Amino acid sequence: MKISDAEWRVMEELWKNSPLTSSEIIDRLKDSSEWSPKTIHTLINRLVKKEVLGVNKEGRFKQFHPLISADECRRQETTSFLKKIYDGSRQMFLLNFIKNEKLTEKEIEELKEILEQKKARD
Amino acid sequence: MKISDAEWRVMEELWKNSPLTSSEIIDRLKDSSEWSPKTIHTLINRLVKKEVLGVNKEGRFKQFHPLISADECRRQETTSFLKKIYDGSRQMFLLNFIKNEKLTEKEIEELKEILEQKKARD
DNA sequence: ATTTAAATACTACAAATGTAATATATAAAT
DNA sequence: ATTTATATATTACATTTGTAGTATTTAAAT
Repeated sequence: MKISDAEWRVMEELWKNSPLTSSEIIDRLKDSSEWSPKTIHTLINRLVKKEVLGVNKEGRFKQFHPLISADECRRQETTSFLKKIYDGSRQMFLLNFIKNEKLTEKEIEELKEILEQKKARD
Repeated sequence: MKISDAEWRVMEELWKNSPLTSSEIIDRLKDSSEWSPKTIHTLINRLVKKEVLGVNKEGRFKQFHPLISADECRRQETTSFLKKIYDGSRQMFLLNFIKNEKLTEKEIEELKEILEQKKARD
């Protein structure tokens, strides 16, 4: 199920820290967003309907928690992004990405290091 | 301006080959899509309205051509993707991506090569 | 017990998107 | 010149998304 841009912001708070009540979520989004609490409620409800958030009635309050891990979601988004933009070609994407990115020497070394490890492992 | 998923498919044909008339576009999308010609017309018109496609009346037919390069669009999409999914962190994204992708030894070597060149150049 | 404040539920509405149908203009064929 | 086929224009309609408002329930305070 697709998570919209606005909904993603809500998920991020819950991936950072969960479970949370709606008030807590609203609180954490106060600085980084301009949304009215009502808007955030709507987003939360949609996420519940989409079954990416679970609910627990803890006392009189509802608490929400992710039903999908951030990693899993990122993987899915990355896949559909690649399919749309690079026709699924990871290779082409990587070439383009790296070509366009400004990377420091240190970052480059780190990446090479990771690639090395990867080669060793698989 | 945002290019939707469906619209992107149309753009791809025109990036591959342009200018094209609507019939030509429809033709090229016949195999890879289930869209009615009407649907494709709608997409083309929306892209013109969004000013990412230009029109030329060549005789009695309209011909369409991209007003933005594929590269430029990919860059923009990549940026907003990264902002949404990885909070704009290219580094985090690359690490994750490389970790998750299955890469052949050859691909790994190629990537290292590219990183090398990059280091040399900048 | 009543008021009040917060939580939850329900409803709203415009823009974007996916997916087309209908109507009109115009060129090609007869 | 009239018919026909194709191109173009206009309109349609459900779903998703962004962005809330209103109504109701319920717990806390008095």
